[in-house]
Amino acid sequence: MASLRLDDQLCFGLYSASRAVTSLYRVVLEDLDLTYPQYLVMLALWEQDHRLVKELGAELNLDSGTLSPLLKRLQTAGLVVRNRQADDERSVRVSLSETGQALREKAQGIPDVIGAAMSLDEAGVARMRAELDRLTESVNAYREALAPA
Amino acid sequence: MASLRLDDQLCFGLYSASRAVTSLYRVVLEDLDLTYPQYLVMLALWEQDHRLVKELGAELNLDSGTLSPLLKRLQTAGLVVRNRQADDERSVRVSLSETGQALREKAQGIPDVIGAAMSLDEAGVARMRAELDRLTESVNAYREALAPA
DNA sequence: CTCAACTGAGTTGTGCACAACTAATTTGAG
DNA sequence: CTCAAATTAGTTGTGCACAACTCAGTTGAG
Repeated sequence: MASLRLDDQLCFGLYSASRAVTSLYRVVLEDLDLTYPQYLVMLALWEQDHRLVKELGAELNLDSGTLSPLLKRLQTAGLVVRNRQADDERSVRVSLSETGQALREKAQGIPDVIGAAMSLDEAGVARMRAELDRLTESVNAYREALAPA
Repeated sequence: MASLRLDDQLCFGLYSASRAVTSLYRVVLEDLDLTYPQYLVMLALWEQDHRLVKELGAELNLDSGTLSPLLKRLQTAGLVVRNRQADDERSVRVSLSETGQALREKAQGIPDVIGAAMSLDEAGVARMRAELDRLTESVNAYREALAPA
């Protein structure tokens, strides 16, 4: 029987670590005028441009309730444009503007800054990443079983 | 030079894992009518009752901007009461109501459910918790250096 | 003793995260 | 061919998380 002590709980460690990292990103991203979730969307688009909202949602595990207003803000900031698909009027394709593409240069150094802050070597990052991915999958499977979508 | 690829980044793994766990808590806490941050406050109070808002904030790393409305909701739900300190009128002490104390019984099983969902043994939990704590400390120290509070 | 600086809680405003919903469009079973 | 079901974005409402602020109360340098 696990205890109810805050210190014992992995979830609180996860919650704290996630907030700490986000708060570091806040400082680092100030220069680019991006929030962390906005940065994630830009990363996805820098990797592959011209994506459907649905595809971005699948990659980042975010629904339209989160993405729609976020993308609207990115468009207002002049970083992306949105176009309804001609062949399927339900879909919206998100593309980088020139400003959005150019911003990639300013972002080049960010991963190294974050890496340095974590003081983990490449192997440590890979191992932790693998453990977190396993954890995420396991927890999501359990939740699906408890409360089917 | 680290890449800008989303898949490579530990931070995204952390972000995903944290959201997965929170979403499991959402299901598990439905019964208690608590959100995850509210549950954290209740955990802190079950461990030690009659705490100042300032103390809760220090333990959970939350400021009054987050805690004040959260505590107001817990009070509205009848789980806690708030009293200005007589000896220092700036401070507010948060105490469990009888309902709030009783709720602890309903929460007893939660850590085991979460533990099961993570499919980690006790040693695995302890190790990961230690790594996350180290990561949090390292990242926070780095951020402090970049942007002094 | 005084008052400027500090402290603790609360408020306001912004942006996620997510549930629940709407609206428009597409698809496919019959 | 038709229309009910499914799909895709978007909207609305709630609750964090946090910056920036207010305000009352306390403290301590001079």
